[in-house]
This record gives sequence, structure tokens and C-alpha cells, in this order.
Amino acid sequence: MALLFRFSQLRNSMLSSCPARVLIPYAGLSPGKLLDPKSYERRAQETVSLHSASLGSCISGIQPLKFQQTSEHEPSVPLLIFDIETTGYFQKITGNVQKGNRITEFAVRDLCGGKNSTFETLLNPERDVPGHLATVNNINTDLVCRPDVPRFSDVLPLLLAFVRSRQTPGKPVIWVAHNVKRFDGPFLAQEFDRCSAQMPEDWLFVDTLCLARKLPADKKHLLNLESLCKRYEISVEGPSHRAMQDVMALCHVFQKMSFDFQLTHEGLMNEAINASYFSKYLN
DNA sequence: AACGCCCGGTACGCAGAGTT
DNA sequence: AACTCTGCGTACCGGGCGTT
Repeated sequence: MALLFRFSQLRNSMLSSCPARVLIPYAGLSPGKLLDPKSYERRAQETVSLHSASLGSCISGIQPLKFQQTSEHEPSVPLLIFDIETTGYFQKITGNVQKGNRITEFAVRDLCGGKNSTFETLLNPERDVPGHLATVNNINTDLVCRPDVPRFSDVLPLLLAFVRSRQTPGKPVIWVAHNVKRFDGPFLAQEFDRCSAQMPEDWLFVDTLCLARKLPADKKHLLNLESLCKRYEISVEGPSHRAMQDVMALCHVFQKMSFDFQLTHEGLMNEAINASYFSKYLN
């Protein structure tokens, strides 16, 4: 019998986040080599405290998020729910790779939970944030275009270290996001490309938008994340369109969808695309 | 054999929808 | 607002079947 995803009480706080000092040893970097750790860590902690204050009670009316390893003898593949905020829509860049829209915030959460199961950071896009977007997510030029806000290239070693810290050797990693095929994925691939790096081949991506399209007709009308939260009766309060908040909402949506589709690890792997899918969005 | 009808598969274009 | 995937409707084609 196929193993079903099961969700159990999170062992640790939903908001436990992974500070830079934890990841730097994984990344094999000295703090000075990466960025000013104090300024970064202070910002990271500020971000956590911000979420602790504003998001701690933002999701209510549902059971606590649950997830269990499928077998103690066979470590499960980590499911990393992530979301990004950007300076605009994805545009394929031709010629000058410094042009185009950039990521301004990145948040990820390992659905398995545990210590240091989340990672989030603001990112310096090295370009202005269009004014109309500040009304969407409250991320403006003054907030992110500062020397103490790390660029994606600064954070990349930490991100890779975070993934390594969650990954079972020899097992792939499954990233889950809403519209990852057309938005988050291409952006991520483009940022890797800017860093002259390649996304690891054992990174797989599952698009919850594609899953939502397969929902029964009565649940199919609107498929954006907000509508899915309403349909699954997931109450999300506070400011929307912030990366970690959307991650938390998507965690719960994904949980519900997993039950709806009776998703198995095998089924999820079949739904997944690998990093090479996004190469068509690069030069 | 000729004709008409139905069904399934394929191809195409358009509108809607998704992300910030 | 930019971009493009997806679903839907439509048209077309070929095969099967029944009727004349």
C-alpha cells in the first residue's frame, strides 16, 4: 500500500527560523567572507521577531500543521515550501543580465518541521522597487536597497547550506510553491544564473497551481493562493503578500490538497519537474 | 457501393488566470 | 503592468457503423 503523507503535530515552534550563524558552518564560509554577519543576523532576527509578532496568530481555524516521516527506516524526502517577493513579473533577460526584475524577499519552510525548519531573508535587488509594488507587499526601495541587506549572491551559500541541513544524502529535495513553473522557479533559476551557479539536479519542484487545476469542479473556480485558502477555510490575517506569510498559508493549503489527492511520495515525484525545466527561461 | 451520422483524436486560436 | 501556460471551444479528419 502506498504511503500517504501524514501530518502530525509539529515538534517545534512553527516560527523557529534558521539564523545565519547556524548555516555558516554548513556553508563552509567564514562570516567575514560572506557578509557582515552581525548586520545580517540582526536583520534575520528582526525578521523572525516581526513574524513572531505579526504572524504568530495569523493562521487560525485549522488544525496545527502536521507531518510525519513515512518510515523511521526510510528517511522521507524533505518538502520545502517556499515563496518569493520580487520587483515585478518575470521577464526573460536578453543581453545585460543586470537588467530585469529581481527577488526582494525569500522564505522557505521545511514541512517536516523540527529545529531551524524555516529560513527567510530580505534581499537587495540592486535596483529600485516600483512604487505600485510597495502597496502590494510593503517592500520598497528604502527597505531593501541598503548595504546591510544581503544580495542573492550573499545568501546563496546560506540557502544551499540550509537545504543541505535538511537533506538526506542521496535523496532529492522537493520544493513546493504556487505557480513555481512560471514565477518562483524561473526567478530562482535566473538568480542562480546571475551567480554563475546551477541549481542542483536533485532539486525537484512541485507547482500547487497545477495541482489546484485538478481539483473537482466545485473547488475550481479561482486558483490563486488567497482563493485556495478560502476554499479550504484557512484563515489568514494580517498583511498579505509577504513571503513567509504566503509560505505558511501554502503549507496549510498543501496539507489539504495532499489529503484531497491522497498524494503519495511517488505521486508527488511524478508531479515534480526538475531544475533543468527552467533553463528555457535563461539566456 | 454510396451516403450520412456519430465518435474519438488532433490541431489551432482565444480568453482567462497566475505571479509581484 | 508582462508573460505564457492552461482550459475551452471550434474545426477538421478518419474510422466504424447503419441505412438505403
